[in-house]
Amino acid sequence: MSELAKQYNAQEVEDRLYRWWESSGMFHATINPDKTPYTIVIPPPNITGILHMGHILNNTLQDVFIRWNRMTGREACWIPGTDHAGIATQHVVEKALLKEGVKRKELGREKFLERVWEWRTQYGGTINRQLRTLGVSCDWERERFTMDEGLSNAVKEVFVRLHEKGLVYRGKYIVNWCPKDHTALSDDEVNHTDSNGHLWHIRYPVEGTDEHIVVATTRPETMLGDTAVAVNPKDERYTHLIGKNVLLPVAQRSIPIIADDFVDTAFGTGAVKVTPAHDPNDYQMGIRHNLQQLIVMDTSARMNNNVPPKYHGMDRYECRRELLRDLERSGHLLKTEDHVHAVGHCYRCDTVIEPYLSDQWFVRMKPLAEPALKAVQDGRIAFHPERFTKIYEHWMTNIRDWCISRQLWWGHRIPAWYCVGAEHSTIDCKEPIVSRTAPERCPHCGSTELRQDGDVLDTWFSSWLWPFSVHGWPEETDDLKYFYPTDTLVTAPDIIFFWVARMIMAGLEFRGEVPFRNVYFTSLIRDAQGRKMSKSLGNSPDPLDVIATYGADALRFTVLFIAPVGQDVLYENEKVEIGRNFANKVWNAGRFLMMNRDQIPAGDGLPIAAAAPTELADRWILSRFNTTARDIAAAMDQLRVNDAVKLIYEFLWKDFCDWYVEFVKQRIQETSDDSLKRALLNRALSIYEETLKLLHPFMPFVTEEIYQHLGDRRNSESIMRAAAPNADLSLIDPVAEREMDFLQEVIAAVRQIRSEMNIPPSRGIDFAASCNDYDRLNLLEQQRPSLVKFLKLDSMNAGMALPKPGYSASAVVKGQEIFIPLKGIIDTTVERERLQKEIDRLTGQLNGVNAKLTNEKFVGKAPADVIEKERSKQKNFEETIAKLRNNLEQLVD
RNA sequence: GGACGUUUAGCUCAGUUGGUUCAGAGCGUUCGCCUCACACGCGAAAGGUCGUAGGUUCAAGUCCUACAACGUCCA
Repeated sequence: MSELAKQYNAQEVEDRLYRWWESSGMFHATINPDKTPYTIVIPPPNITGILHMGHILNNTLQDVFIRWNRMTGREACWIPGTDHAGIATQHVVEKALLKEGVKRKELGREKFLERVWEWRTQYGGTINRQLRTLGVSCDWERERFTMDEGLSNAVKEVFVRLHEKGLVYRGKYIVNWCPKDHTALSDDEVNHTDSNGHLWHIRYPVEGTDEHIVVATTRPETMLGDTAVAVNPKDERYTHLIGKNVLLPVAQRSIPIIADDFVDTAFGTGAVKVTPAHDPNDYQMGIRHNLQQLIVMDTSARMNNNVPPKYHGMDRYECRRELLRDLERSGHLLKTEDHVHAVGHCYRCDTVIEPYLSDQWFVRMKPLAEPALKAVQDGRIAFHPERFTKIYEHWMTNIRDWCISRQLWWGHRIPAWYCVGAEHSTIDCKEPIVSRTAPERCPHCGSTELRQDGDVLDTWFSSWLWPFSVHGWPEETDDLKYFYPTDTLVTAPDIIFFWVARMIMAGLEFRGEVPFRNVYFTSLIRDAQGRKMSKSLGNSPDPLDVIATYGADALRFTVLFIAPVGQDVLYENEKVEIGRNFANKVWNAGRFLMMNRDQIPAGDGLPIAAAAPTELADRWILSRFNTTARDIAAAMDQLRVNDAVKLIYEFLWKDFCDWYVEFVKQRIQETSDDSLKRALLNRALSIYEETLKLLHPFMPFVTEEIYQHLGDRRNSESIMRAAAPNADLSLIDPVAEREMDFLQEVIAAVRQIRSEMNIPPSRGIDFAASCNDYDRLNLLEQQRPSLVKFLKLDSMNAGMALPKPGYSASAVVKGQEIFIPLKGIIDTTVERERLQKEIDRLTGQLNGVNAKLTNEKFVGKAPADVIEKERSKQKNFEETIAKLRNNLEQLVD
């Protein structure tokens, strides 16, 4: 074994190990009928993305699940990939081209798409390269991209099938339109934020009368597209006006006053303007009353030719200002109120969304949602934390149709064609021709003049197929049969509707099976002040920097350690010290044990575990280890990763290092028998090695590095392919744990005395124990060498009912009195305070117990075992207090 | 406006089916230690009427109701 550094150096280790793992195929899964598969599909990051802290948490969790299941005997397959991210990618490439002075439209569709593909080849793998530094064990040989040929086929197939079932349709509807990106968005892609606006009251003169009707609006510019004014039929203020017309100011058009239940009499004036082409509610009203749909803006939200010439070409806000001025001048603007209202913004560019009437493709969601809702309600899919089930249910029961067409170039082209053969066209020729392959002629008129729909599909229309499209669906591939459905989906809760819900629908619709069994919703990472991380705030640390500073293991471990289930994480770089320090602790424990083992001259060692250990420390650590192994397995079973991490941390640091290694130290110093030493160290090392296996999914690098040093791994065995320890429940030993508890308490009591009496650690002390229990006495005698070492004792005297030595500090542990004679050192004031404090504490406890036991209702109603416990507590408290009092009284200055 | 979540030590959080010496951990703070694995360490200590007000119960951090503050989603 080569000399190990005093401090663990992640930088020196991580890249090297990752290259070894990847190049030796350690991440690759193969179809193995003897094993149960365990599959995760990665939430494919955007090709435009770079790694941020959210990815770190998300992918660490996935890697933990994958590594854990790989080590517990499953054929674990984690499929990585990327998402083509329609709008984002198109933007990025457009921007890059503009720097060269090239405009997208001038370049043309085909040339532009070539450039996007080039860009993708060059930059699209950034995140996946960065992810490797985190140590993720993705099966890179199975990497996919949502625009790959296979995945494109899946998209086409789905579109055609849904169209055949009548679930995909095309029509002119009001959609959310982004005037900057020039595309429609789905309802989920709109963020509503409250903003301070105004409510303008505008007077519309009623024709043929002297009356006016006043409407209130937050978007006055749309009045140029008004085709009615509506009031509630029950509203007596306006009944006499229903059926009359008003003269729309400025536009000078005559429009009717209609009655509709939808109008809220309490809002504004109780009369509303109706703009069917620019508002979703007005659109519905327009359908009910057969109103004209007058579009007054173009796709950039500039006013078009349907408005008076003065406003042609004006931006919507410029028009608003100008219009309000004109209305004011003409006396039609009655008043202006401050008004807070929710305004929709584009989720990509934050531009204010304009409701816009246009031809789009939609998916009818209700029939898909019903089985998907059921799958979660009946438990075939479990959400973690469970409360997301409610959010899901609410959305699924109020689901609306999904607008899937996007006016972009980059994406899956809609597989629909239109007949443009003018002379042959029939009525049916107006219907789009939906087809897996380009049709040669119009099925109605036979024309060969066909034009493909210019739009592409929403990126999520490919993402929702991801769990099976990655395996080559619609082909019935072997991978598909073996690895589908997947097991656990790890994702952020903000895409529960975008992605999770839709994947469930697609899985059930196209595979007849749920796409995954568990959904783990991750926490949101915030900064130390609880703010969201964002580029503009500059509070988003670069994970690559963090990894370079602290190591990937440290970051992984820390993020898991501080991420409670279902709650936000407050992150700051300094916290990564938790993980770094722990990695170093692990490293040094191994370093110490190996250094000692290697100092022993070679020889025939005793077999490590030839016989069941009889020493307390050994029985105890095996008990603790197997308890920990059991509890970690249970935690992982329930996806409670945070619990698992804390269990391993606690075991390794406290039980193993603080206590067990200290016992080992004492024991190897005690003996000069090399073979005994070797046996001791080998046992310690074998427990240590098993512990490394438990830790490996969380800290893959440091565990692998030590694992390689631990033994002769000449077959290039990796810890990541080792079997996770199976808890041996027969080694869980409550007697050993109770005995060790007692010893630890004795040691703690003496250490406390040392500390409070300011006795330097280097100074030896005497120790006396006056027992009232032979077992405890025997235990102390048995452990005499350990006590001497742990407490730096000059002498130790233990016996039944010993008299208290003079000038002693004292303590009572489990009824046994402990004395530390401190003639000339003892500060009786400090000791008095110490004893009094303990007496007060116990008296408080005793009072509580007494109150219970003298309460007839408690004694009458509580279960017998609870009462029995209280009685024995009472007895113990009383006895201990008596001893403490006695010691206090005997204390002489 | 509706739904959900959170509220426990200075900070960040555990605390499962009500009852174990139950009021805990990590960080921070204070004190003592460079003890022959680790100062990224070791030992010790201080610090909380468990958001507020009621209720159920022999017994409430834990269950119920109302309220408050903060947060998230939906409208």
